[in-house]
Amino acid sequence: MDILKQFWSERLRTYLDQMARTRGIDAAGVKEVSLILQRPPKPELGDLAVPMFPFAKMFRAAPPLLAAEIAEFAGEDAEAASWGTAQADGPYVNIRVNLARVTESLFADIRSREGSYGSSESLAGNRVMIEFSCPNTNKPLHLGHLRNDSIGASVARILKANGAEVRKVNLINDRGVHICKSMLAYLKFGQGRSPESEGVKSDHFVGDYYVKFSQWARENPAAEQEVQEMLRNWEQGDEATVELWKLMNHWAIEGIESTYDKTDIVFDQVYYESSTYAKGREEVLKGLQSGIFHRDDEGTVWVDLEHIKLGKKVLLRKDGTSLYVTQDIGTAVQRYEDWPFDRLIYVVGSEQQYHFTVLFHILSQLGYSWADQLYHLSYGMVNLPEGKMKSREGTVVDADDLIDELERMAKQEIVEKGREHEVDDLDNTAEAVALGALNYYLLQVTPAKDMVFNPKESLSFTGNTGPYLQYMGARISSMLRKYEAEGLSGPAADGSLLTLQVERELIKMLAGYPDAVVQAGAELNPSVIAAYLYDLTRVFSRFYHDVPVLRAETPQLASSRIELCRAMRSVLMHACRLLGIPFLEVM
RNA sequence: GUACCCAUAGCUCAGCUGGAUAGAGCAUUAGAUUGCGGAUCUAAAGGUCGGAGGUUCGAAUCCUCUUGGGUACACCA
Repeated sequence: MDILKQFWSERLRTYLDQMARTRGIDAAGVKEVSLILQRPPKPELGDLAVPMFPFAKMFRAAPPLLAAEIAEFAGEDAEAASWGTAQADGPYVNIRVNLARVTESLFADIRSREGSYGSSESLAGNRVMIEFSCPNTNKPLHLGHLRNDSIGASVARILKANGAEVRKVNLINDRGVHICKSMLAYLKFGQGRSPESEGVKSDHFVGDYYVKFSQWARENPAAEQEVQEMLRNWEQGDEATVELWKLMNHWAIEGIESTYDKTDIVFDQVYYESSTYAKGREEVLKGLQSGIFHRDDEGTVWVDLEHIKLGKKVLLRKDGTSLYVTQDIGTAVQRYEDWPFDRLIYVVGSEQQYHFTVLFHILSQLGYSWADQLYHLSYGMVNLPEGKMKSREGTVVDADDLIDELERMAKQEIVEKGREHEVDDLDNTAEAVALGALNYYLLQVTPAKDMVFNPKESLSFTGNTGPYLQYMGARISSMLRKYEAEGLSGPAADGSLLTLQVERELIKMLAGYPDAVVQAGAELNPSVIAAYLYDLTRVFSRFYHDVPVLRAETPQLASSRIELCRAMRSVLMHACRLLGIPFLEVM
C-alpha cells in the first residue's frame, strides 16, 4: 500500500505543478501546501481520497473544479493507468488503486518473513527498560495489578516488535511500614500458623494478616507506633524481625509468582526494594553533602521543590529510615549501572504522577544525565460499575478469584458447545480462552483513561472480545488444515483474482498492519493494536461468512483465497501475541 | 485552594497529523445454516460529540472560558 500511496502522492504533485504553471501561479507556493491522503468513508468510493480544499485558496478555484482537473490529468497519464484510476467526487479526488500490486507484495512479504510480518526496525538500537507490576508483599494481586501487568507486558512486546532491545523489570515492594503491618499482626495473632496448615494460597494468607492489622489498629491507637518501631528494628537488622520478614515475604512472593505463571507474566530481572533502599539513602546523603538537599534541626532530610511548585519533599525521616521516593532514587541509579538504557518506562497508575515528577526532578538535580530518559507511562484506575474498588468495603476484585471464575466460565462454554472432545486439553484451552478474554478486555482501553470493569461483560465471549479473535483464528486454522488434508494445493495463488469488495478491504487492512505496530510502539499504546485487530477480524468474518474458499469457483481462485487466509492468520497470530491473547488452533 | 487527567448512543469503548452522512460491542427488535466451526453474519432503532465562545473554507479533534467527575498535593507505598 505504501508504494501506491507514494506513487500517487508524487503523481498528484506533478499534476498540481503543471496546473500551477499553466495558470501562472507560484509553483513553490503550491508545494508548501501538504497533500492529504486518506481513506474514503465508503469503500465504493475508492481506496485513497485526496481533499482539494487546501489548494482552493492558492488556485483561486473551487475544490470540485480542481478535483475534476486532476482526474482528467490522471486519465491521460498512461503510466498512471497501471497504478489505478482517479476520479473526482465533488471536492475529492478518489483513487481506486491497482490493488494486485499490493496483494503480490503482501503475500510475498508474509511468505518470506515466516510470522514476523508486522515487526519493524523503527526502534532498532533503542535500549528500553520497562518496569511494571511492582507488587507489595503484604497482600495478593488485585484487578489493578492485572491492568498494570497487561499493559506492561504488551508494551514490552510491542517495543520489541519494533526492533527495540527491551528489558522487563519488576520491583518488589518488600519493605516499609505497610509490610511491617502484616508482620506485626502475624506476630500477635499468627500463633505459628502457615499457609500449609491453613490450606490457603500463601499470598492470600499474608494478606489476611494485613486486614487483621487494620481491624486491630482501629481499636489500638498505639498500633502505628509499634509498626514504626518494627520498621526501625528491621532497618537495624534485628535478627528476629528479619527472620519473620523473610518468612512472610517468601509466602507472599511465592503466591504472587504463581499468579504471574497463570497470566504469562515474565521478567528479565527482579529488583527488591529491600536491597535498593540503602543505595537511595546513600544518594540522598551525597546530595546533602553537595548542598542540594537540606537537613533540619530534628534530623529530617528534605529537598526544596518550591521553585517548581512541588513544595518540600522529605527524603529521610528524622530517625533515618527511608521513604518510598528514597528507594526509587536508589533503584533508578542501580538500574542504570546494571543496564545503561536509552529509556526507562515506569508503568504505574496515574495517581502517582506527582511522585514521578518529583523523582525525575531529584535525579536530574543529582546530576544524572539520563534523568530526562525516564518516562512515567501513566494509566487510569479500574473501577467497577458500582464505582471505585474499596478495600474497606471488600469490593476489591482479587486477581486469582477473577481468573478462576473466567476459567470456570470458559470451561462451561466449551462443554455447552459440545466441543469438550474436540479440544486437545479442556483445562489448557479454558485457561487460554480466559486469559485471552482478560487481556483483551484490559487492553482495548487507552491506558491513560480510567476504565470500568464490568465482571459480567468481561466474562462474555461474544462480540468485541478476546475469544472472538481466538474463534476466528481457530476457524481459519481449521480451514487451512482441511485444505492441506484434502491435498487441494493446486495452481499458485494469483492476487489479481481477489477482486471482491470484501477481499479488497481485507487486503488493504492487512497491508496496513505494520503501520499499526509502529504507531502502537510510538504511542506506547496496546489499544491501537486491539482496535486494529478487531476491525480486521470483523472484515475477515464477513469474508469468511459470505465467500466460499475451499469451494471457490476455480482451483486457482481457491488457492488465492487460501493465500489470503494464510496472510490473515499470520497477522492475527502476530497481533494476538502482542496483546497476550493465546492463539488457538482449536477451541 | 493549586496542579494534572477525563467527558462521544441506555451501558462499555473507537475515532490517525482538523476533512465527505461521527463508528463498534453489549442490551432491544427483525432476519440468515443443502459452504469452509452459529463463540458467526445481516439489518433496524439509538447522537444538539457536557455547555458557551473563538481559529478555519471545514472542528468530536486546535485555543479560551465554563460545568460535571476523577486523582494528587504525607516523615504511606
